[in-house]
Amino acid sequence: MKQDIIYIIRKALDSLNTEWGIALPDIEVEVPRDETMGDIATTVAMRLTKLLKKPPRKIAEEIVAEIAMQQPGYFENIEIAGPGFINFRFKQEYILKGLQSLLEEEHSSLRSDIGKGAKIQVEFVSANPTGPLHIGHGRGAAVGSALCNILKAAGFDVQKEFYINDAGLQVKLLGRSVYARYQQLLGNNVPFSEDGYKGDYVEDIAKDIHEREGDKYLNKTYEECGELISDYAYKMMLANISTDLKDFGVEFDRWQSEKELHEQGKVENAINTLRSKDLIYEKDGAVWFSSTRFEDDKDRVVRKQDGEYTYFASDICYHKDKLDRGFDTIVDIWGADHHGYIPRIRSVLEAFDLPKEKFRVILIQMVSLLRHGVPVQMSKRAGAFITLREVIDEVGPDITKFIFLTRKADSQLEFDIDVAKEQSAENPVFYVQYAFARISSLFRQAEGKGVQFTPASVDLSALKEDEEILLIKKLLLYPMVFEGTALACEPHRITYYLQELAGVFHAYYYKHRIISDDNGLTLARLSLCRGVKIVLDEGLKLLGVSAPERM
RNA sequence: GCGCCCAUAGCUCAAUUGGAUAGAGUGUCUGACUACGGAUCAGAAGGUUGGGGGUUCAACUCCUCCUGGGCGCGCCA
Repeated sequence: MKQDIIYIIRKALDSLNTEWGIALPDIEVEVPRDETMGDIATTVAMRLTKLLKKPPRKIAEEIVAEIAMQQPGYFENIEIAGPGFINFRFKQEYILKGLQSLLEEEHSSLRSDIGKGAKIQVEFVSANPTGPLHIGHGRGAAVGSALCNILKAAGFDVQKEFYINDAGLQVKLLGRSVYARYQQLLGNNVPFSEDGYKGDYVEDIAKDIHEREGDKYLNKTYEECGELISDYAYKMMLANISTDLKDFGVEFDRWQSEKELHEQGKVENAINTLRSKDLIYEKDGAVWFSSTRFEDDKDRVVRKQDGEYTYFASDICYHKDKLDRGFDTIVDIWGADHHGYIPRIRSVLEAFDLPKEKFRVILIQMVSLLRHGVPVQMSKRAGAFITLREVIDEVGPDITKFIFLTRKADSQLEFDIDVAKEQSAENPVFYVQYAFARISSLFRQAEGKGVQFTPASVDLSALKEDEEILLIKKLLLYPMVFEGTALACEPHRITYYLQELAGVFHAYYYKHRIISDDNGLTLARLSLCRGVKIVLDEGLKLLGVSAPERM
């Protein structure tokens, strides 16, 4: 639909431009806010005012006259409105043709090839393996996973990756905490460090170790067995994280260990590469990266006085590694509290010659959790937090994901567990799923009555009601919404669209009877329902939410 | 102190990346099938988009200042 319009306008402009002789701007089309204005509109006349030094309405007139001359035959009418909008209204045949091709090509007509097979890597969640995932990670997982589905459907070659921070102090701290609990378990009162992890899960790990290995570490100091315990503990946490994600419906293509990067000498290697570009220097006994040569406000230490690499050094290496693996676009999804980190990573990627626009950070804002309308205080260290696991078990993955995806990633979100749990109209998920289930039920009903339905061969011209035309137009809008979603990396747009589509469908269903004695009409209406079902299915799949035949 | 993000209907959030009369859900009020799933539908009320100034054909959107909130600012990760 969009392509047709742009093509027609382009043709008209090209023809007019033999007279104008200017550099034509991009043609932008949009759906008017108010349905009575038309089906699709362009603002191109207004964009030309400056270049042509003519009033926009006058330019619009010229364009419309030119289009009329070319007689594309798609339009019921074309109008100039407001300051210079050109509004197009489609003929019914054109709209029915759109529905027809949706029914014939089904899901493939809803995908796109704007990605052209470009290799894109999306890194998300990447939680420290020092504790279970909390609800904030869940939001990142939902957004990241949906985004990847969307990018795939848009023709990108996508890889989903989880980066494991298994090299640093935090893992040691986890080990120390588990060690202390293990000793306490066996009656040996080892003091628990102030900054240790205090959650119950730490005790669980200690118990688990005791079950498997017995009293083996009882008389050992932390120095003697700390590494073994740390190792065991974080691996257990990692398995736990992986299971939680799987049960949430999120899977990764690849898990990258930070420790491994060190062991393979890649960290040192990456720093050396920077050094060869003259971006590394020594000062005060430490080694620095000149990130201020790019857009950072201070240079950053990559190797400390004590000779250890910093976390940032691993991250330099990790991002270089991504590039070495041949990705031409890199998307990092981080918690919003890491936003201060953007300039330095941007600097790193620029240092490795990645063009600015090929690196993208999506920040996931905080989730404030409510129970009975009261905020729940979260603190990972203190062990007081609601885990993703609890939410999955209590609320369910579909609802949780959908709620996470009804907000822009970058804005804070309130998540009330009790409201989410209610299987009521409060829950927009059900509204969409219900539309799907309702249509499924219609087909069961029709089958029961012996209706023979083969979607591709139905005469659609019986679809004449206002609600029917409106519904088809909504369906045909999907590709535009989808493309915008992929380009902006904003999954929530799909969520909104699905709610609107479900709304238009429910209204239609309520007003008109689908299955009747008129066989031709029944078939046409079932075809329309089939179209709605396909689009709902596609959209829900992208979000990672199930589309149930019955509820 | 410096930097980044947010402020939209009573509440939770959108607004096609600068477009037309700022929209949904929820809550409040009023209504709707002896038919295909009432987890539904129709309608009403609800706004100086935190405030001032600026940029232009056009500003919720961009610039600037102010107010109020969140988060960063380590040779931690």
